[in-house]
Amino acid sequence: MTCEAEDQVDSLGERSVAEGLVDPRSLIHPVRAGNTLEATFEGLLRLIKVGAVLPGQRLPPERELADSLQVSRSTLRSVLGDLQRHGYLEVRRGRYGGTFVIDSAPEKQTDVTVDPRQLQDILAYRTVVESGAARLAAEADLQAPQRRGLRRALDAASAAAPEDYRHLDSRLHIVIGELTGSRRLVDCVVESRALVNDLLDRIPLLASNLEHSNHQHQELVAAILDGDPETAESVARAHLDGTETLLRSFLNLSA
Amino acid sequence: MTCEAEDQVDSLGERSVAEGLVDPRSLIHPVRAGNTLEATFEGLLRLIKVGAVLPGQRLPPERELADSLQVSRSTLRSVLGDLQRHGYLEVRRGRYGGTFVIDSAPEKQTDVTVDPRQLQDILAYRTVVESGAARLAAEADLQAPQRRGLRRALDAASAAAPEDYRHLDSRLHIVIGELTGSRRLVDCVVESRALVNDLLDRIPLLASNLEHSNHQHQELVAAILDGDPETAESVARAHLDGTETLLRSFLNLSA
DNA sequence: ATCCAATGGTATTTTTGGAGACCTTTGATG
DNA sequence: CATCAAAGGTCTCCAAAAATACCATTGGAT
Repeated sequence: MTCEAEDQVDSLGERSVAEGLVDPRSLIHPVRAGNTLEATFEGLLRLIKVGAVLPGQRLPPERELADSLQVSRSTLRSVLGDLQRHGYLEVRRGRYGGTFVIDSAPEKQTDVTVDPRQLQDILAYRTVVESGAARLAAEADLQAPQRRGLRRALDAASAAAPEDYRHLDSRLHIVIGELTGSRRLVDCVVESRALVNDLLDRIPLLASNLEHSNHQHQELVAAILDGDPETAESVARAHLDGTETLLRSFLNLSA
Repeated sequence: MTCEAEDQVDSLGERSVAEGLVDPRSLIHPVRAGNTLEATFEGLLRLIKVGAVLPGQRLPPERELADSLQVSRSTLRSVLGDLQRHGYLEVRRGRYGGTFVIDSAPEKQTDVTVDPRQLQDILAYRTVVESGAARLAAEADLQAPQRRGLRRALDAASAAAPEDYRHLDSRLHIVIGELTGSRRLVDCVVESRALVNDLLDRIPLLASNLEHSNHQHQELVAAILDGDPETAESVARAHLDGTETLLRSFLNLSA
């Protein structure tokens, strides 16, 4: 207990970059989240939560899905079983059978307790990812099919019944992400939406917010179609700030 | 071959959300990249490439590292062996031994061929993540230690010898990411830097760019310390555009 | 010179996951 | 009403990864 051994100077002795030398530990984190079973479960659940597969819709056949997820069919089946037991999926055998997403979401979390750090993590992530995506989408020069897709997603969200709103809202934002041409960014949007939807499930859905939200969607899509990045970004930011304030107030936390 | 079976109407028959029904296949992708060995290899290599562990610095002891990465020690050791064989690491036994990052980076890719879609993916991702992080960092109200850390990172990058530049540049941007308080965002910055550094390794390093880059860093950090999000974001964007143009011209691609 | 604690090295067992073959159910079609 | 193709269900075998215990090396401290 004599030697403190804190400042492990790089003992190779050569080209020493003396300052900084921050402990790398803070940047080291798990390469894989949980085991394959868990990761697959989360992955599929995320797709459902985000509306990538809507209630009533069928998932691809097991073999194909296993292949897409790069997971063995055994593993996938075990996960599908779990999701079924949790009430997310319904499975029907025979030709024209398959795995279907169930209509009613089984869960409504009522934990209004959220770790403030985690809340900050999620909200910061989302702001960056989604407002950035909106801007880039407006910078891209869009072809006719993309423009159509965007308009359709907007119309779907506008026309949505309250119980479908969250899914179709998420889909709209995912479509916007796709316009950037960055697969990575799309994944971020999906992840961000899944996280935020989880939080939103814990607070009431207000009709007035919904209306306001729809209005902002109109503006956002217009800015993207007009190729106006500045407006797109600022509208997106305003849109996100709305939810952020809402979440922070209901989950009673400050900055 | 009579039934086309394309529009798989949601056969549950209830609450049918008729329109959209986009095939979820485009959003389904592997839950895990490769096997554990590969993922661990990539993860550690990323930390090295990005300067999270600088040449000469020691990695945490195997047991601790395995624990942090959530990987068994056997797997980790196999990966460390590979990295050693590839010339990234040096291992010394005994007390005060450990695993050290080797001084000279072993590789310089000379493939100037990059898939344009991939280039677009990476650059879009990076622009969003890093300019967004810069903005949020400027919005945050920073405490003294954070301000000091930021200044130190800036000074380190400014003073860096050309061969250390890439690492210290990356570290600066990672520190900026950390100011946002979003772990997820930090991870994105790390990933983005690792990807871009790979690309930069394929093109020459110009002294004039380096100088210009340093000047932009000064402005960026000043904006963040001043709490000026707009400036921070636009300086960051300009900074990134510089590299983007450079990369596109050397890797001779449009879009 | 000896000790000893921190670190890497090795070997063994158990658990998890992947590959592939084969069985069962179902309903549209002829 | 028989057929058959497309889907889920089961089983078996093997490889990958995790867990655990124990061995070997090293250099500073006494």
